[in-house]
Amino acid sequence: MKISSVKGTRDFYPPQMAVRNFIADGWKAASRRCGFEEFDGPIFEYLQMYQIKSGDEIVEQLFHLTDRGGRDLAIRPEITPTLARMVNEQINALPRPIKWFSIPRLCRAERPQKGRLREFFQWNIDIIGEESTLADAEVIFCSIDYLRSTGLTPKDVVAKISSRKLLAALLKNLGLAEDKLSVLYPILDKKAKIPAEAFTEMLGKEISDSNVIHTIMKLMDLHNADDIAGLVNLNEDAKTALAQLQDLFKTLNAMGIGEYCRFDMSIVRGLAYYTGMVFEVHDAVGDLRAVCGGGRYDNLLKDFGGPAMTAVGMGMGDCVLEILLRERGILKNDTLATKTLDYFIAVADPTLADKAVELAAKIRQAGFSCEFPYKTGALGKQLKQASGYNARKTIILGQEYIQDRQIIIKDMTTGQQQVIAEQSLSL
RNA sequence: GUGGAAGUAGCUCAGCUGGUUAGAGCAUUAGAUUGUGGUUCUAAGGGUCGGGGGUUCGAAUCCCCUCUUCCACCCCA
Repeated sequence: MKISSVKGTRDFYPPQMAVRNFIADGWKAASRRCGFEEFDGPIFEYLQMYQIKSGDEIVEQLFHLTDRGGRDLAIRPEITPTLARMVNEQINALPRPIKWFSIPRLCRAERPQKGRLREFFQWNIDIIGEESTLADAEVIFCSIDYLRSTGLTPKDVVAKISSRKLLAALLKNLGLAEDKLSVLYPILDKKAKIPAEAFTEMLGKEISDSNVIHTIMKLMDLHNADDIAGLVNLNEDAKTALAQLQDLFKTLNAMGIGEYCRFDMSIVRGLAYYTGMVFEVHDAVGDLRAVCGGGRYDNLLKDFGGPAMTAVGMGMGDCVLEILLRERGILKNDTLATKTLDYFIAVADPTLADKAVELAAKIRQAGFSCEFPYKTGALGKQLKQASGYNARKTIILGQEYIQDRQIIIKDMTTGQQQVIAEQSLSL
């Protein structure tokens, strides 16, 4: 009986695995450049861990299971709770700030669609225990630093940055109650994602004063922080938040990524737990969903039974990123080698087949990659095989070896070849 | 969870309003090529036409169900 793959999952054949590695290697390199340490946790946790922070809705999208001891478990849909758990467990021993990254494999039982599957990889970076905006800047920088390293320019991607703290202060100044804010965030988050009428309608259900709605609409369109004062009076909280944002942009400019960054009040993030800076990186031309998103969250460790400690983090999934990299021509089909060799050994005389095996083993022992043909057919065919394997050099064993113990070394890029004594092969 | 479109060789697809043994290109393997690769030429293998049921003398083609994929919603940790 033939069994197919599960809905929303991917098989990574060597060419796809090469793409996945290309992405993950870039993530790791950027993380390390910016001083993050790698961590990982188990692929499943207690179901309860994911119920703490969120309601039943999220639990419905969990792959959950019961083990033989009757424990309710869930495959991780994100790694942040695991991070919080792990950090809490050793909070007193860990030097601060804690700068960790991870590339977890995650599962969510959602309806698969463009840029979203049921199993995927997500690069996470977090800085825990650092209050200054330098930490916010570092997280944004690292995200952009990666994207920039792939060849994406400010014309391709833009980091839209705002502040929950600023937004909260402004909304309160418009006369909205504190407990109304958490209802408004998910709605405001949709500003750019749904039609204008639908957005106004949703707002109208929560806010009766049409003047307030009008002001909020204008506010959400702001891309220049200086214009805020023209719309809403700035109270102390708003001034503080604004100053922090300006501080952040100053740092981002000093870091040389100012061109990638833009203030954008419409960035809210749907999640309740953000408390400060929020940002998303978007495809500048297309209409893909966000490439990555993140922000500052102050209460997460506490929610998981730890001390109150501020943190700032970012998550970037592999699906949307891959689509973007393909659209920009950075990733093309079959351009990534699935196999490369330092040496391939070709055998021009069948009696030397054993010698090829022996030599290959020696070359491998010296730390180089090497293969030999399992069937010693025509030399042309063996060279074809060497090409297919992306061998840098091919060693040809033939008459020269039988007569004088000499081998031919052919450079597969230039096609040039030289005859040398076997002993002088430098390994 | 809702709506729309599509599933034919490993991949991209053709196959007319139902009519012999379902095709092409690419890929794979073999040969041209028993001492020189990435090009070329020749040949071969590879299909229960996504699966199940129905209509019919006859179904890849028409109808129903189901699975999967893509797109738009919902949601987004």
